[in-house]
Amino acid sequence: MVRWESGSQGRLEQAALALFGERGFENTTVAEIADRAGLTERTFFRYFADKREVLFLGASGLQELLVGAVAGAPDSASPIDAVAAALQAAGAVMQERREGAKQRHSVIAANTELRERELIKLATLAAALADALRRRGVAGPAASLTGEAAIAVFKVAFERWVDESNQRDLPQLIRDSLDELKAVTAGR
Amino acid sequence: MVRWESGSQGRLEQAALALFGERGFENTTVAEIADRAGLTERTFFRYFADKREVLFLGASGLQELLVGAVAGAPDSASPIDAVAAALQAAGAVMQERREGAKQRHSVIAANTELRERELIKLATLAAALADALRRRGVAGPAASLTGEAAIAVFKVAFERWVDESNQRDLPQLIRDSLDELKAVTAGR
DNA sequence: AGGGTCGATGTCAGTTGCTGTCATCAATGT
DNA sequence: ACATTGATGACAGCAACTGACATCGACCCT
Repeated sequence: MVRWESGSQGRLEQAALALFGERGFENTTVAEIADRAGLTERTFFRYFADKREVLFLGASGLQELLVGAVAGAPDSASPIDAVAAALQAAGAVMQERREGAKQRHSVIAANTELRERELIKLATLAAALADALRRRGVAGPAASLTGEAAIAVFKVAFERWVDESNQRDLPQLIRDSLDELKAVTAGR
Repeated sequence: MVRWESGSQGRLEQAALALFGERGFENTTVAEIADRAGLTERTFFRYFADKREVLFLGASGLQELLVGAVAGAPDSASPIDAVAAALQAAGAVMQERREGAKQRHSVIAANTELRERELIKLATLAAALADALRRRGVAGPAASLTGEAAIAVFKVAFERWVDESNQRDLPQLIRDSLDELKAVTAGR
């Protein structure tokens, strides 16, 4: 018999998600989250740097997926095609965890602090994409702009995905949004 | 004779900027800021919603400038041209307050919490630009993407402006960055 | 088997950001 | 003079977060 149940981090994540959904982020105390997980407030902060971070456990995995897809794109692919392929891969993954993604997004959308945290995660993704492009020989500014453009496309597509009672799936919405960005920057 | 010196908000802003520059954001206490301004911690929070907000006093003015420029662009201008004109106007203003802008940026760049706050301000700007475009009859998704693209261009140009010991001024860098975005999205 | 080390957790005290509430006091109007 | 108002001070309190140290089961070594 073990002294502690295993999977403390996962239990904290589940408890937080449930409580945030019930009472909202601001009306939930870290001590309450820890209680529901059978742990202590102090232990929560050993797993998560702060109260918000508990909602972003999957962020690093998503980043690796995107960066890997850019690195793995054929040498002949243009920068925009390489990130487009990466977005497709990420979109397909999220299309699976559909319910979880929407629940998480509704919690985040309801609170400004959480939106801040999401934005810096996305900015970090943009920087990681730009780095991956530079490793493919893309010049600095072009790499940065392509990374930012990719995140912009993803944001808009994701928003449409959760808003519209969707006929289209996320990868399709990503393709459509990228096409719109191309049209718009072309001056149409 | 007055009981209180006037301009409390401005004095708090100056005190905060100075202290953040000396010891950094995290090593500065709100009570210390208030002390230097000859006020109380409680009064600080009457002027600013939180400790970070003191660095973003000018944000609303910038937003009005951008939105006004989009609204004032000729009817014949395409969405991308309208936001390009707005960015030019904003860039010209910042080119004036050059020293202050760089000092402020170096404080923000040194701290993650402050970068979060900056990102949400920029996201709000993007949304405001998108709204202004919709008022010009631009379709929803195209408006959102144009707003996001504009902010991406501004971010990249601004970063170059503060990094490079600049031969080019900010409006020029904005033009260059926009051109690069157009090239990149065109698949080059 | 017994003892020692290690890693995850608990306990506790303290700092700081932030808020609610009420008191104070100068300026202003009547 | 007197009431009103608006900016500020004073104070108490909560919750997020941190540092330091204690605890205890699991595992290893002999």
